[in-house]
This record gives sequence, C-alpha cells and structure tokens, in this order.
Amino acid sequence: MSLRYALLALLRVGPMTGYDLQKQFSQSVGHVWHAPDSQIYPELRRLEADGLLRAEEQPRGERAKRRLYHVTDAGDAAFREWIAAPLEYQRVKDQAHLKAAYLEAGTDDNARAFFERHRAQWQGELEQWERELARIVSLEHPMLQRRLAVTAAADRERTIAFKRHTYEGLVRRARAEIAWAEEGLRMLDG
Amino acid sequence: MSLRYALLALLRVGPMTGYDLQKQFSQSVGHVWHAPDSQIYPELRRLEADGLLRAEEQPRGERAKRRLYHVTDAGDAAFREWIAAPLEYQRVKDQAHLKAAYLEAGTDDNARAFFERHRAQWQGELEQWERELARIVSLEHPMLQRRLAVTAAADRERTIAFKRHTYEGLVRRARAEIAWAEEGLRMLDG
DNA sequence: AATTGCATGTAACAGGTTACATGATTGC
DNA sequence: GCAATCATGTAACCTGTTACATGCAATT
Repeated sequence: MSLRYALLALLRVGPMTGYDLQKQFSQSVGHVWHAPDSQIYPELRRLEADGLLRAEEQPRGERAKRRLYHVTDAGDAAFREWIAAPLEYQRVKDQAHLKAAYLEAGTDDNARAFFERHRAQWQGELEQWERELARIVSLEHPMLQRRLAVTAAADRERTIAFKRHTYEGLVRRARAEIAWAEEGLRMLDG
Repeated sequence: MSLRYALLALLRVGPMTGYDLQKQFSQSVGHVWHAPDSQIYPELRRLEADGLLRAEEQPRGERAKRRLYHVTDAGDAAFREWIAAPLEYQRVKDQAHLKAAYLEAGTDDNARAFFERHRAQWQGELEQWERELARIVSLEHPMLQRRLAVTAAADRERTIAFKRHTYEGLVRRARAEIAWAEEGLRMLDG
C-alpha cells in the first residue's frame, strides 16, 4: 500500500510519466522504497481509476504516445491523509538476524563470509545514502530542487530538515549494521 | 522462503506440534521472524510433502490427534544448505523512512506524533530484545537450553556466542531507531 | 459446568517479484 | 544503420495478512 504514496509523493512535485517514475525508483526514492516497472504501470492505472491521478496523453513523434500523470486534488488530499495517519508497524522480519542466530550450524568460515557480505552490503547502502545526504545538504539534489520550487518560502527550510533527518537516520542505520558485522568478525577471530 | 528455515531451526532442537511452533513464533524466534498460525500449518504440510519433515501422529485423549513434526535427514541437510548459502539482500522497503522524508506535507504536531510513535514502537522492541538477551547470557532461555542439550560440548560456547551477538545487534538497532526519533523530536522543538 | 489451553486448518485478498514481451524515437 | 533510451505493459507465481471456522481436553 505504500507504493501509491511513494508515487504520489514524487508526482506532487510535478507531472511525470511511468518511465520517469521508474527511474526515480532506481535512484532517489529508491533508496527508501523500491518498485519494479511491472508494479509501477498498473499502480498508476489504479491511481487514475481511483481519481487520485489524471493522465495527460501526449503524442510522442509520429506514432507513439506517452502518459503524463498529474496529481488531482483528491490525490493530494489522499497523500496528506496518509501523512497524518499513524504508521502501522508490522512484526519484524529480518532474514539477516534470523540466519545470524543459527550460524553455529555452519563453519566459522561460513559465518565469516556471512558477516563480510553483510558489511559489504551495508557499506554499499551507506555510500549511496551519504551521497544523497550530501546532495540534500548542498541543495544539489534535483528532486529536492523541484520540490522547493513548488514550496512556499516559509516551508522550504522545514522540507530540507525532514529530508536531511531521514537520510541521517539511514546513514546511522547503515553504520550500525556495519558495526554489528565487524563485531561478528572480531568474535570469530578472537 | 525464510519461514521454512525458521521452522526447521526450531524443530532441529526437538519435535514439536504446529501449536508449539506457533507459540515460539509469538515469543523467542518471533522477535526475529513472525508468522501467523494460518501460515505455519500449511507450511508444515509442505515441508512434510517435500520430505524435510516427518509427522508423527499421536492420539490425544479419546478422539483428538496431534501431529508431532520431526526434522528428517533431508531437512537437516536443507537447513545446513540454507545456512551456507549467501543471503540474498532485497531492496530496502522502509515505510517509516519513506513517510519521514515527506513529513513537511503535514503539521509539526503530526510529525511529533510520528516520532513519538516511532520511539514507543522501538522502545517496546528494545525491551523484548534486552529481556531475551539477558536470558541468553544467563542461560535461562528455554529454547537455548534445549538447543545446548543436543549440542556437542565443544560447540556450546559458539552457539551461545552467535545468539548473543544476534540479539546484541537487535538491541543496537532499536537504540539507533530511538535515537533517530529523539533527534526528530529535538529538531521540531529547536 | 465453564473456562482456558491445545490443536488444526481454510478462504479471500493484498502486495510484491520475476519473467516475458513489444515497439517507437532520438542521437550518433 | 545501430545503439541507447524512452515508453508501456501482461502473466504467473510466491509470500504474507486477515478473517473465518471448528472442536477436543484438561483444569478449576
């Protein structure tokens, strides 16, 4: 159910095609929420059917078309409702910690490989998030720039603060995961 | 796909019924992986069909029956394979951070409620995990005791170390989430 | 006799993944 | 002419959630 709000969040800064959105999902927002194209196009149709989006069909060259999606008033209202609604936390489902709890069933080398992989995985996430964070703080972030362009002057600082805090949280999490993996490696060596 | 390995992990310490497993999923392992009964019973049947479990049907009183599940050799092998296989990390899907990135669309009070709820949520998880951790360190944990009873003496320390490290990681994560929420609250007040 | 605990499932639906499938346009 | 990019979907499947549904056994 979050996909539709992620889509609305992106479209609220300006109209985009499914293709544009797809790219965003493999870049900026994709660091927090990812979706494949096969999920995006049907969901856009559903949002349109629900009246939260309006599609503007544009010709593209001679034969082709593209659908530019706009957020409707109802869409904006739905987004604000989602923001105001309390988040439903679901039970923890954590593959990495599930496996970590049973590493004694394998060899030490196996456990070592597990922790090294975990560290590498989160190292990669950390780098992405740090890059995003730097672009937010320096105001170079393209989606943030578009966002600020359609935001009242009084709200701009606030907008930046929330994005910054979000990514600081992600960076913090990545560092915690790396520290945990390194602790695991020390445990195996010590 | 992790549910079956969580079930195998539990059954490897000794035979249990679906009901027993269900209780474990709302307690010990449930802190890392949760599953409702409606998912457990069919999955046990599937594991049986795949030859990873063997069901021992026992009479219960006059009319009733119960099915005690045992891990077969194939089941044990499958579990070890899972432990040895590299973990497939999936893309991040994080509702809390997704919403946090767009809190400027709501009021400050709304954002405050969001962070307070986030803190309370993780405070609850933290307490559960700290309790588990204490029971692991003091060797009072019932599943760990059963585990150690069927573990070669040489491997007991290792087994404890992995469980302890896992829960230390969860505790660390909960603390990080709480710190992030509190940072958010300070941001709103400052 | 009533309550609590033991015990086992089905059905419908939502959400998400992977694979498959196609074709036009633009820039080199 | 070719490659990269733009553009849009369908189909099958898996996983997981929520709601529904039942009934015996042991204890008080």
